[in-house]
Amino acid sequence: MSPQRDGQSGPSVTGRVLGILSAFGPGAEALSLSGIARAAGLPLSTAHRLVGELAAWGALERGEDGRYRIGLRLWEVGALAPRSLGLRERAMPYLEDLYEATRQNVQLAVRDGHEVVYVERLAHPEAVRVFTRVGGRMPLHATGVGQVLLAFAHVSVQEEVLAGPLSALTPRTVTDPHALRRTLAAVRREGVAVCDGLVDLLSLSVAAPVRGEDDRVVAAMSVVVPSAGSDPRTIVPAVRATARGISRALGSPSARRRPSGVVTPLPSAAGADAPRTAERGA
Amino acid sequence: MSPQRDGQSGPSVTGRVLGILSAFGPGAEALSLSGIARAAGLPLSTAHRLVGELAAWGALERGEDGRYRIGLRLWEVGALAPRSLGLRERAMPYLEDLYEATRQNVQLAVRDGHEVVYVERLAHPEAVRVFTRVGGRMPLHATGVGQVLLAFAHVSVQEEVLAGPLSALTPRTVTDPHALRRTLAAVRREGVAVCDGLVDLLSLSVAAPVRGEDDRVVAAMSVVVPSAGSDPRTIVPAVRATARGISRALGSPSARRRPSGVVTPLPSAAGADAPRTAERGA
DNA sequence: AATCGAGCTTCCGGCCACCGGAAGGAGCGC
DNA sequence: GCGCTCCTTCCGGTGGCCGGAAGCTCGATT
Repeated sequence: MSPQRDGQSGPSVTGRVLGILSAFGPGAEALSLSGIARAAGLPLSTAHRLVGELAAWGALERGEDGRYRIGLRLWEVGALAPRSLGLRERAMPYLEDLYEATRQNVQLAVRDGHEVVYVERLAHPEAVRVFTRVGGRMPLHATGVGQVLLAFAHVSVQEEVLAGPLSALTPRTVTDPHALRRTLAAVRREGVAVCDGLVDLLSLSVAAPVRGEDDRVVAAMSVVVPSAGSDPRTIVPAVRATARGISRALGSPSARRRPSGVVTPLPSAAGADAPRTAERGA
Repeated sequence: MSPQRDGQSGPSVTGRVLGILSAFGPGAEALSLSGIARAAGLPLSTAHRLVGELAAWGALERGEDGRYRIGLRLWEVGALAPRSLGLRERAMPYLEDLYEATRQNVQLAVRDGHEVVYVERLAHPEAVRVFTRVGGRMPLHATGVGQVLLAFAHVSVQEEVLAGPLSALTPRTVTDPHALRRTLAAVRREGVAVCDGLVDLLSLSVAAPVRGEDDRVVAAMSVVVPSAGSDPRTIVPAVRATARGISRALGSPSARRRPSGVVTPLPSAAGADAPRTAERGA
C-alpha cells in the first residue's frame, strides 16, 4: 500500500517529480540540485531537467544561494486542500478566542493514516515550547490530538495502531496496547483527552474532537500548557466549548443547539471580553 | 475571469502534471476526472493515468463523491515554502495582537510577479467582508498591501506595472499611471499606504511594509476596516508598530532598536522617486 | 424494461520524448 | 596549479508514455 516514502516512487516521470518534492521536508527546506538528486535517487542530469521545469512553473524557487526551495505557486495550490483551508478558515475565529484567553499554544490537527498532521497552530512566543509545527506529523498515540483522532477513528484504524509498535517519546508515553485501549475509551466517554507529558515532560495538553457536517470527527484541537502549575480542570471546559463552536461552524448537527446554559466563560479571561466563543449561530 | 488556466504547460509529462494541478483553483476546489482532463487539455485516458499516480502519492485525494481535491500531502509540502511558513510563523503573534485590538481583518501578503498573494488572514466573522482569501491573488496597484509591495519593489517591476493596463475594481481604483506614481512616492515617504475604496467601496485598508534580514521589503501587512466611521489616523500607528515588530522578528537591522522617538531613519525618502530597493541583484 | 448518455476504467501497439553518460564550465580550498 | 564539488549542456538509443477503442457503472429518459 505504501509506495515507499523514498524518492523511489517508481520509474514513471510523475513518480520522479513527486520524488523530488518528497526530498523537501522539515529540516530540509532548501536543497541544492545535487542534494535533490541524491535524496530522490535520480541522476544529476535528470534531476536538473525536471527541477528546471518545476522551477519554471513556480513549484520550486531558486534562491540567491543557488539552492531550491518550495515555491509560492505550489503553496498556493496546496492551500486549496479542503482539510486545510476550508477547515482552517472556519476554525480560526474560535481558535483565536481560545488563544487570546490562554496565551499559550492552540493547535488544530487532522488524521492522515496512522499519523496526526498539524494544520494550524497559534503559539505565543513566551509559551511552552512545543515541538510540533504547521505541516508537521506525529504518531497518533503519543499526542493529545492524536489520541482524540484515534479514539473516534474507524475501529480498523484503531486496531492497526494498537497492533503496531507504539514508540515512546518520553517515559510517560503510553506504549502498552491495553492501557492505550483504556485511554481511548476514556477519551470517547469524556469527549476530551488530557495528556500530561506525552510528547514532552514539561507540557500538558487538553484536546477535544471537532465534528463535521455528518457528525463524524474530522479534526481535533488542543491547548498545550506548562505541566507545572496548570490545572487541567480550568482548561477542559474552554477546550470543549471551542471544539463545539468549531463543530457548529462546520455544520455538525449535534452541536446545533447551544449547550443549555453550561457555556462556561473561560476562567482565565473572565473579565472584559468574555469569549463569544459559544455565540454566533450561522 | 480565468486567464487561461493554461494546461498547455507543454508536451512534457512534468508539464502535464503541473497542468493538472493548475486545473484546481479558487472556485474549483473539487473536480471530476473529466473536469480535470478538460481543464488541463488532456485526453481522458492520459488524465486518468496521471491523476491516479498523483492520488496514490497523496497529492490529490478522491472524495466519496468521486471527485478529486488537493491532498493533504501536497499541502504539507507546500507549507514548506519559506515565504509562507517561515514568514507566517514569526508574524503570527504580532498579527494576533493587532487582530485582537481591532477585531477586524488583518492580512499578510507577499509579491509574486505583478500580483499580490495573500499568505495569512485573520478575519472576524462580523468584520467587513473582504474578497481576498488565503492563497488568493490580486493586482498590485489595486490593494493596500499591493501598493506597498509595489512601492518598495525593484524599479523595473514598477515600470512594468505602470506600463501595463491598470484594471479598475471600483470607480476609486487608481488607474492613471501618473497618479499611481505619485501614490507610490507617498507610500515610500510615509512608510504606509492608506487606501479607501480601492477594492470595495465599503472598506478601507491601511498597509505597511515588512522587512527581512537584509532590510529588503519581503512582505506587507494591512488592516481592513469599514470605510464609514473609521479614522485612519487611529489605525496607522498600530499598523506601523505591528509591521515593525514583524520586521524585527525577521531580523531586519533597521527595526533593531526600539522606536525611540522618531520612526525610521531609513534613507528611503532620499531621491524623490528613487526607491532604495536593492532587490535581487541577479 | 430497454435505451441512452456521461463518466470512469482498462488495455495495448507504435512512436517519440525521456534518459543519463559524458564533456565542459564555474567556483573554491589547498 | 591541482583537485574537488557543483552545475549546465548535448545527443543517440530505447523504454515509458500516449491515446484510440472497447467495456463498465451509474442514473435518467422513453
